[in-house]
Amino acid sequence: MARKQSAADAPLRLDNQICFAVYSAAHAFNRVYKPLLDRLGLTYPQYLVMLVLWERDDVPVKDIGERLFLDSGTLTPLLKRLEAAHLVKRTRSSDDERLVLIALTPQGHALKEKARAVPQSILAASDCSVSELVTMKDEIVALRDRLNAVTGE
Amino acid sequence: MARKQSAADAPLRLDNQICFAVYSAAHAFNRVYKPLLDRLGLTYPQYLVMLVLWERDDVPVKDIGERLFLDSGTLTPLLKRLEAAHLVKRTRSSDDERLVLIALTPQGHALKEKARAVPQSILAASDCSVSELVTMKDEIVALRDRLNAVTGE
DNA sequence: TCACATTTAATTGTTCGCAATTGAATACGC
DNA sequence: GCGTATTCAATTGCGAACAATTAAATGTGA
Repeated sequence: MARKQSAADAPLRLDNQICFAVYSAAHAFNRVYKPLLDRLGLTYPQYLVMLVLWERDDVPVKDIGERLFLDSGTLTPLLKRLEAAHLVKRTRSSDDERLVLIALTPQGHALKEKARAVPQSILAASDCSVSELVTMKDEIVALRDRLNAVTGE
Repeated sequence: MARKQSAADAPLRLDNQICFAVYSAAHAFNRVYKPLLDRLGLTYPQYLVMLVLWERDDVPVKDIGERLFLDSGTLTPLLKRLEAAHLVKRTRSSDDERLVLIALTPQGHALKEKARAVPQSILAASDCSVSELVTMKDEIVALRDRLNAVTGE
């Protein structure tokens, strides 16, 4: 019984787990982003929120949450920190008082220009062609969506 | 100038970011794992630590950290919780008193049998062939390692 | 040998991430 | 129109994740 590791254990080996690959890759990205985002005064999740708002602002918290798969327990304090940093303004909708609309401040809009340098630095760190990255991204998104389908979106 | 979105903004669009694909996939995995791991009384990072220990225990905290890319700030409290759950024992090495060796308790060893059901449930949720998953995993690991090389391992 | 650097865990403080609950506003069903 | 259900954000509590610091043990060089 040659046991490089018992064959029955293969499914439990760390190096065979795609989830660990994804989990550790996410952390690796975070570490690359950290120094770049420090210059913008943002954390990575805050950067994601800003990406959403740079596409379209004056949107309810819920919309941001659906886009990023985050809930109000995460977003409420994060958005308060962005407000404290004068990057966004939070106002109750007059149409529907349940909604809190998130709008960019002038500083929030302006930060977009400084942020343009970030994606190219990440691309360089990836040490990979754009087309390869696009292919991988699409595969990962497809996997993510299949996983989300199981847990009920 | 048809602007589906200004072309200059493409690098900043959320849907073009591979890092967000990875980030959101990691969360999606977490949500699938949650109910499975609840039955084992583990969180996902705790499960990763147990995977490492099921391969080989009686190892220092540092070894676990290198395997999972986590530091003592994360692992120390996590391991204390595993100890409180009677799954591991933490003892100072007599050879080198700086080291804290992590060993499985009998309950910790026994939990491995209950854990064998987990990977197949994940595979089912992935709705994907094993070979496709292996290919994706290898690509993601390669990307992760290139990113880690940039930040100095 | 003895000063000094390195290694290792632990600690502290800040920020996510999420489950569960709360409370207010709105929608709906009859 | 009125009671009930639903929607939405905020809150609370717990467990990561990591930077920065601390403290103890070990290794190294002169």
